[in-house]
Amino acid sequence: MSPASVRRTEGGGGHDPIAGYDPRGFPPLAVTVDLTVFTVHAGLLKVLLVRRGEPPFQGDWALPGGFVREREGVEQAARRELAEETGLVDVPWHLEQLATYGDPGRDPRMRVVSVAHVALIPDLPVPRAGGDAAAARFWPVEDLNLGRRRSAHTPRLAFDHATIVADAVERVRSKLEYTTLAAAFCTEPFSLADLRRVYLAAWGYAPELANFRRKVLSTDGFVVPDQVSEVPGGRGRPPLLYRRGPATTLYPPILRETDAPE
Amino acid sequence: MSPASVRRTEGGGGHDPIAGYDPRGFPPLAVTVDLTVFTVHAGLLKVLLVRRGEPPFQGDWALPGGFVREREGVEQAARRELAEETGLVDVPWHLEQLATYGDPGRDPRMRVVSVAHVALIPDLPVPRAGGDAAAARFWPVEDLNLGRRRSAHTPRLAFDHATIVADAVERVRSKLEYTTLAAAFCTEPFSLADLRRVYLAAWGYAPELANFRRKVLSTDGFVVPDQVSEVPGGRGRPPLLYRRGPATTLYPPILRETDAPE
DNA sequence: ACAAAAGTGTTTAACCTACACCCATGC
DNA sequence: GCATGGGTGTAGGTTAAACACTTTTGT
Repeated sequence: MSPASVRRTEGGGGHDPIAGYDPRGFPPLAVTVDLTVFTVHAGLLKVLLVRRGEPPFQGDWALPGGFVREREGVEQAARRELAEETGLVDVPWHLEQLATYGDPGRDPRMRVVSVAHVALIPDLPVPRAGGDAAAARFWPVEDLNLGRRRSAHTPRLAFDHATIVADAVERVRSKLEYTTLAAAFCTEPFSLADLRRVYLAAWGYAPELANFRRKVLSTDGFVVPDQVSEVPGGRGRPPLLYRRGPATTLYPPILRETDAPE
Repeated sequence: MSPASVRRTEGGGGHDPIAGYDPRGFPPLAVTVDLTVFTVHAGLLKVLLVRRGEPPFQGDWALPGGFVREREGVEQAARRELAEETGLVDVPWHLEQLATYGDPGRDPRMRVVSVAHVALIPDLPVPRAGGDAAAARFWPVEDLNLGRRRSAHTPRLAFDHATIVADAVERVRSKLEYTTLAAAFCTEPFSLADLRRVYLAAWGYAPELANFRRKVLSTDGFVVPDQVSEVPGGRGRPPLLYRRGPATTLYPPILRETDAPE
């Protein structure tokens, strides 16, 4: 292909620094945000999926998401969708961009470029998930058989959402290694054992206990001690409680074992 | 705002799992790829910029990039643009997605969502940069005064490209820490001193020599020894030469000093 | 001989691993 | 008492940081 030729043709250009362009004549194209909302519940890492009511992929499970509106930024759209889908407002969730998926044909209806995000929320009672509780649920990641063959009870994922979820899961697992993001899964206040159980859920095994505590407590700003307004509920020794600290990175990281479990 | 309402209105939906949609009636919107092409030349980390010939931002410097075509994936578009802009074909460059920038108003002409990429190329004589050699050049990153106030001779960057370049520079600097990507900047074969000079250029200082060598040589697959077809050119001891190995990650990383220079 | 560039050795301190042990509570 | 869940101490091995030193070439 003749390089730099197409960009120079009339009607081309655009963001291109050389030519101007004509807003008409663009093929219909949509930009959406997709959300991979993770939580840890009952000892399992789970992701929010919505059951599709119409074709294509009717009956399959998909990531929540929606269009980026005309006068709205991409990040803004993701925050709005997250609030809409979970019903949670003013909740301390973590949100970050994952990657953009734009292969032609990923949506059979039209060209859709989707900016996928990762959100982490604590294990709260979610008031409403997607407006239609029956059609939305948190699926344990291990039940999705990502990367393995689908079996009888594995939900089918719409579009390229299996790829997106797989990328998102890997992002979450690796971010637990070198950031303090595990605390984003905990409802405050939390014990160090709670925090450690996040790693157990996400990785399939937990870091060695004594070393884990030392690591967390010696990392300035990972957690901060909470008032020990202790309700002695359990039947073991009552734990010390903490809240999320201002730190974000963790160095040296808490490394996973190389042969990643699950 | 009534949650989950807009997505359900007729004509809405789309990627939305609930409603179908009508391809007409989408506001004109373009998806582009922007490229931050880095190289190390004369001991400096440099990024490829193109001088704009027309408004908006006429005369300012911008990242090379262009439209994603109708039947083309985002990654594919980035590869095509990279080949077009640099004139390099079948060159072992590294290309990865950086992030997507989609704030409304980032391009005054229309809504443009841009998927930014980072490319790393060795210090090769670039046959043609953007087709118009006069309008394209590699700028030393330190001359862009990113994050600092512009001074007299600082080039002005178009659109939000200062943000994108800053993010890209940070990505490159941090990836040198925990990946073997430094080798992507070297022309093969290269010496360990060459490789170390990449760190010097990118970080403003170089890792301690002895530890650096041990690190690189003890990391399986970072570099592989090359035939010592040695042309004794220099005036010191001739170096052993290497080529890029198959490894991609580096653990433990070669950490930067926290008070990042420049 | 000397400078320049490349490459090596050695000591020290940090810190992660592993594993054994102690504390507080409910039954 | 004892089971259960929390929390602590300590010995040992690995390895990265720092710095001094040796080798090979050109002039």
